[in-house]
Amino acid sequence: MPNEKITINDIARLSGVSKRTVSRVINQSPKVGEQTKLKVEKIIEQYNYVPDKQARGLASSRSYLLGLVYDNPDALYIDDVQRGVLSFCSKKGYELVVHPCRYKSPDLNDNVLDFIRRSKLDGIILLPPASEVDELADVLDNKQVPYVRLVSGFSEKTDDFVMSNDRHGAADMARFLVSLKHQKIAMITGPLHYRSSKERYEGFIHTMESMDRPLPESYLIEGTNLYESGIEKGKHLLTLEDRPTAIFCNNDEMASGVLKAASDLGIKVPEQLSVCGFDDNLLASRIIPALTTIKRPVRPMAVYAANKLIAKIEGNNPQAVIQNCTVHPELVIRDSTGFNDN
Amino acid sequence: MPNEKITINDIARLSGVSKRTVSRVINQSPKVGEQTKLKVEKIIEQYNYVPDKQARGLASSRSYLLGLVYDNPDALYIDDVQRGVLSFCSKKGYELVVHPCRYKSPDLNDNVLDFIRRSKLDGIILLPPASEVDELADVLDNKQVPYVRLVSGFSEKTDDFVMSNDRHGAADMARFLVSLKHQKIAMITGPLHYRSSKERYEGFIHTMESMDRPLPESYLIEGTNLYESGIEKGKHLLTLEDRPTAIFCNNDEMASGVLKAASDLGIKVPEQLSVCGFDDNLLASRIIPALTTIKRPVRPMAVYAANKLIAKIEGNNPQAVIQNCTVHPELVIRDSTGFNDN
DNA sequence: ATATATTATGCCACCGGTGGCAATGTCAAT
DNA sequence: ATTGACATTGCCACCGGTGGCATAATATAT
Repeated sequence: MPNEKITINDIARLSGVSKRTVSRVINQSPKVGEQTKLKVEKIIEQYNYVPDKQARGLASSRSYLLGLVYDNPDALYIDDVQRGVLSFCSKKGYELVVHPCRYKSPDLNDNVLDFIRRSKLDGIILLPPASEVDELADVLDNKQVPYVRLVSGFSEKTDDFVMSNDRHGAADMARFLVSLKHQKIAMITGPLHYRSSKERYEGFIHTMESMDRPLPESYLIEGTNLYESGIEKGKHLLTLEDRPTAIFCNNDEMASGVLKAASDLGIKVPEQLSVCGFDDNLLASRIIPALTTIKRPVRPMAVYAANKLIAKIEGNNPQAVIQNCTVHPELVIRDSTGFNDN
Repeated sequence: MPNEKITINDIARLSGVSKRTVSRVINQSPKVGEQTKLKVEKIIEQYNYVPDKQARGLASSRSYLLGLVYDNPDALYIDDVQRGVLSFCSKKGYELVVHPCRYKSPDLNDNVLDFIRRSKLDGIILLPPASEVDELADVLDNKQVPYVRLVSGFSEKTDDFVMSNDRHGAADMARFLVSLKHQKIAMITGPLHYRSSKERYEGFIHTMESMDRPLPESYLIEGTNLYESGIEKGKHLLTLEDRPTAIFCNNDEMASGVLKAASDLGIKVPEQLSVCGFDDNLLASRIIPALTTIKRPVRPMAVYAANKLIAKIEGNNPQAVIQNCTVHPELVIRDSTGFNDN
């Protein structure tokens, strides 16, 4: 299996055509005779030829590199994202370059632009919360950089987004807790300037309201999405005179914190308290009691994102770009929630 | 701040020298007059010029891309690795391309080689367990691909490895458990064909032996490193007639499983049973009771790896390459271990 | 048969750098 | 003044592809 440095020139010579024609075959240009095409493809196959990305990039100002921009408070899912994205894009001949960042940094925009410029990325995928920064998206639009944003909630501009309907998920959780006969239900939200937090919050309280169970103000607290915040806010809620029997947290991290707070206070879960989260990250299934939560289908979102981004980059197949990519989180019932028998 | 498509030609023209000289300045060639160098650097700075990676790569067969090859049963730490690697390599003008793989796959070697070839990577970083496959390393040697392996244990070939002295860590744990007066100590090892598992296993039992506390055979079990295995082996150990009062697990995943098993059996941790793990991944601090474990300094290892790899690639500064990169895991005491007062 | 599209292919410059070598300049030694 | 050694700099080909246009081959119309 010879594979040392075969170039387009070799293929051209071996198949008796010009390199330009080989180039056309590689790029699936329609203007190549069927015969020629087959002949060249055979030689390419036979010599296991792979066109040089750098040369291709230099000539066509494409790099065949995609960027993944993330600032993940929740490190648990980026592996999932990476695998999902790669499962699609490596088939298409793209590689994935990662770029952790600090989304709160004032020079986020420049930082990301510089990243793109340095490697001449063909496009990027933005993960939350960086994906929620509209200003960054504007800058990218302005520079004509193709991108896809993974976000919670809904947007009209469906061709820039892969969306997760967190509102539905939170609504499901509300109904579930009510079905368990809980009367005193609290929620610890995430920072409400995050889109995902807002969606979950609204989905939850609106559904509660629609069931005539509005949350009292004292049962509604804004947390930071971090474990420590879960402990703190959990402790607060659980030491109220009239403490809730169920607490819904904006994510699994905080739910773990609440579990910790309950444990410290000697409150038994799920007997005396139901706790639930959102995301279904690894933690949720490992912690004791295992968390009832809402599973965000990360892998499918990542695949969609890759699909969409490449479609945008390659500009053909407008159908693929337009299609609405929305995934639906679903309730996962484990051991941290139970029937309220007060 | 002009930044559109400035090329080496522009810089050459603007600074009144030939592009070859600019190229020399970029590459820090010593054969440039001090004056010229300063002049050119000033212009480069002023126009915010960044050389084109693809063109550079095409001409010099370098890509300025590093690969990260991993097959992570423990997804929790790859974010740490990525950040660590990038913190060093982006300063040096390299980007990081990720490549999850299945290390057990029969075509691992070809898969990785193909990855390298497709993107003309300058070098790769191998994470365990893929890093433990000597055959893969041989293939890479053979193809002259620079690489660095993150492994547990010690190797003479220090210039290919960044090492974690897991043996020491396990020994520390053995001493710690004995200091808590435990008499009946068990261990659930990882698959012993993994280097890391073997190191931890040996470090632990040798230390126990050296304290005249050899582990009875029934207290020594090989697990798979997975959560489920922790549950299964934990259940087994805890239902022995003479059950252990402390269980050391090869990793935090399995320790979580043991915690689960104990919980299911109504055994209180740490009152009736001490459980400890290895790694100190996110799980360890979140689970209740929080796990006593051995912290593997992932971030520093990743930085070392990037450092070493780039030194190898650039071939200069042989000092940097030779230096021995060994990190030392350390004991983190949390709530899952306690004094044995039988 | 001839003019006219239409399709298929080839030629050559060019993308933005680097390698090798020649050319130029400087300075000490003869 | 001449020569040689060494430090600087420039010239040009080349890396492996693609773009644009010219050309050749084939099909269609007149």
